[in-house]
Amino acid sequence: MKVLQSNNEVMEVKFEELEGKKAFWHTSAHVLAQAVKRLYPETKCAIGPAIENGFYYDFDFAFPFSDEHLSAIEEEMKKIVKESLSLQVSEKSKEEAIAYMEQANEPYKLELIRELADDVRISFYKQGEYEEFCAGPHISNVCQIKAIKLLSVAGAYWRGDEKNPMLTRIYGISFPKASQLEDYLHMLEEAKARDHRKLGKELGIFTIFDEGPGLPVFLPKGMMLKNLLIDYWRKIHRKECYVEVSTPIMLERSLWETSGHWEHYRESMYSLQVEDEDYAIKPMSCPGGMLVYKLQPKSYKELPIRMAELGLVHRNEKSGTLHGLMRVRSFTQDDAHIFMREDQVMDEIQGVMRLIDKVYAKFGFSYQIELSTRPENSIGSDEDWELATKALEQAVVGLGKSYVVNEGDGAFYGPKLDFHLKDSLGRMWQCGTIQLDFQLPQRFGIEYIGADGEKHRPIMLHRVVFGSIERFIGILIEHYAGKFPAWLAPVQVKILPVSDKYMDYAKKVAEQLEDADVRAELDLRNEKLGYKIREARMDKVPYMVIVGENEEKNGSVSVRQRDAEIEKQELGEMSLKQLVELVKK
RNA sequence: GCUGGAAUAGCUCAGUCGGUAGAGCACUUCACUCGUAAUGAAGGGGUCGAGGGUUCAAGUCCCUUUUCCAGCUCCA
Repeated sequence: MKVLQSNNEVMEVKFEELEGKKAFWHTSAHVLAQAVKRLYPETKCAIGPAIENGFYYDFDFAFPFSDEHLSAIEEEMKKIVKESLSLQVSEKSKEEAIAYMEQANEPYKLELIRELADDVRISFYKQGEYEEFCAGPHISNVCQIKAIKLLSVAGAYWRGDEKNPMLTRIYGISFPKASQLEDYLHMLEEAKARDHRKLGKELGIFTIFDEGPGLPVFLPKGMMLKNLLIDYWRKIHRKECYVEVSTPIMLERSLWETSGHWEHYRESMYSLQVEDEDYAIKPMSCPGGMLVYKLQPKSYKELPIRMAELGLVHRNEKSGTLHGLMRVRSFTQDDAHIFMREDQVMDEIQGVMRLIDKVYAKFGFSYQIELSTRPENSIGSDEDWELATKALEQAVVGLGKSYVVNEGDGAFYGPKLDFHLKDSLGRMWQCGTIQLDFQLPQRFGIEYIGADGEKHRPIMLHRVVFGSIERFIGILIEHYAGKFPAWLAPVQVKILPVSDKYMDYAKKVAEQLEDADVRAELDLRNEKLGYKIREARMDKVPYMVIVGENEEKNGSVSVRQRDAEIEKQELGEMSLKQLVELVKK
C-alpha cells in the first residue's frame, strides 16, 4: 500500500501496520467528507480523524440527519472510490489557507487554521475536486478502499466542549478487502452477544427497573455471584492483614463539609432532611473511615492500618452516562484506606499493586496502568505532589510494570494509579485505583504519636481492587461470555434425571452435593433429557449430571461438560466423590 | 445533561395506505416415561411505555413525558 507523506514522499506501508491503518482510515474520512459535500454542498465540515477501529467525521448539517442520508452517503463514497482519484499534496501559507477556507465557507476549518502559528506552511491534500488541510499522511489513491461501511451517527460537541454547538458525527470502517469488512462486522456481532446487559438478563444475574435508572437490582444468580466475589475478596484481604469496618450509608452535612464533598460535589450527591438537619447519602466511604480512625489515639507502632469497607455509595450520574452495570448511580466499592508513616509508603503502594495483580490474574485479565498527575485546581504543596507522584511512579517501575501518564487527570487531593480493564467491545473501564491523599488527613486532623512522643500526621491512601463490584461483575460477564469458571458459577452442577422414574435418586445426589458444598440445581421437570441439556447449556452451567437407570444401579453419576462438543472431553460416568473433586478443582 | 434513534405478550420480534392486535419461545393442563442441544396436543396471557391532541376511526399521524440504545460531555 502506498502512503503519501506531507513532504510529498511516497512510502510503502502495510495496511496491517498502525501507520497503514491510520493513513487508510484517515483517507476514508476524507472520502466521507467529499461524499457529503457532493450530496449536501451547504454542509460545514469540522474534523475527521482515524480512530482505533475506523474513522469518523464531524459535520454541521443544515437539516436533521437520518438513516436515509447515511446510506446515500455510503453509496456516494463507493462511487468516489470507483473514480480512482489519486491524492496530491501541496502547501499553502497561513494567509492562503485562510483565504481558501473563507472562500469555501468552512468556519470550523477556519477556526483551526487561525490558531496555527503565522509562519507555518500548511499541507493540503486533494483528491478530485475535494481538498482540505491536513497533516497527513494519506494513501496515494482512494481506489484502495475496497470495502466501506458507515456504522453509526451520533452527536459530538465541537472541540469536545459542551458549551459549543453539537455536530453530527458519522462513524465508519473501511478495509482494502471485502472479506476483512465481513470479518470485522462478524466480530462486532460476536462482541454484542457478550454484552453484559444481554447476558445479565438471559442468565438472571441482574436487572434495572424503569423506576430506578442506574440502580442495579441483583437477582438470585447475581447475588450468588456477588457473594462469591465478596467471599474471595474477604479471604485475600484477611491474608494481607486488612481489618473491615462498615460505616453508615448517610451522614450529616457537617461531615461532608469537613471532607470537602459538600463544596465540590454537592450536585452529584443525594441529600435529604432528617429532623431539620441536612444529610447526604455517601458518594464514597472515606469520611466515615476517618471518623473510625479518630476514635482512639494511634501509636506509630500500630501503623500501617489497612481499613477496608465494602461501601454502598450513591452518585447522581447524568442520565445519559448510565450503562448497564458499568456506569451506575448506586454501587459497592471494595474500598480500603491505608494510614501509614512516610517510611511505609512504598511498601504499601507496592503491596496494593501486588494484590491487584493477583486478583486480576485470577480472572485472566490483562490490564493497563495509568498514572494521573496533578490537575489544575488542586490543593496541597508542590513538594507533596512531587513526592507522591514520584512514589507512585517508583512503585510501578520497581515492580517492573509499564504505565502511561495521564497528565493533569489526578484527583484534586492527590495523584493516582488507575488500573483499566477492557470490555467485550474493547472499551476500557477503570477498575482498580490507588490514590494518595493529602487533603483528608489534614481536614480531619488525624494523627499518630511517633517514637519521639510528638504528634505526626499519617499519610493516607485510598484504594480499590474491583473498583465497583457492579462494574467488575459486568466485565466478568463479558470476559467469560457468561461461562463462569466453576468456582464462580452461581450454579455449578445441574442434575438431570433421564425420566421422573429416577427423581428419587436425583434428589439423593442433590442432597449429597449440597452436603459437599457444591451448588447444585435439580431439573425435576417432566421433559426429555435432550431438552434439559439444552436449557442447562443455555444457562451456561459448567457441569451437567445425568442420572438414570445405570447410575442409580451403580450409585454413580454421568457428567457432561458445558462445552462438551468444543472441548471433546468425555467425562462419562464417575462416582459422586470424583464429581465433587472435579467441581472444586 | 446534549444530539440522533427506539419502545407491541415474561423473552425475541412481525404488524402494509389510519379500519376488530399476531408468531416463535416461555407459562398452564393433558398424553408420552423418554440416555446427551427443543415429544405432541390444547389453553391462558396485551390500556401497543405514559399523558394529551387530530380523526367517524390511532399500535400506526402530531405534541409532551418516561425509560432504553449509540456517541459526546462527565466520572471526586
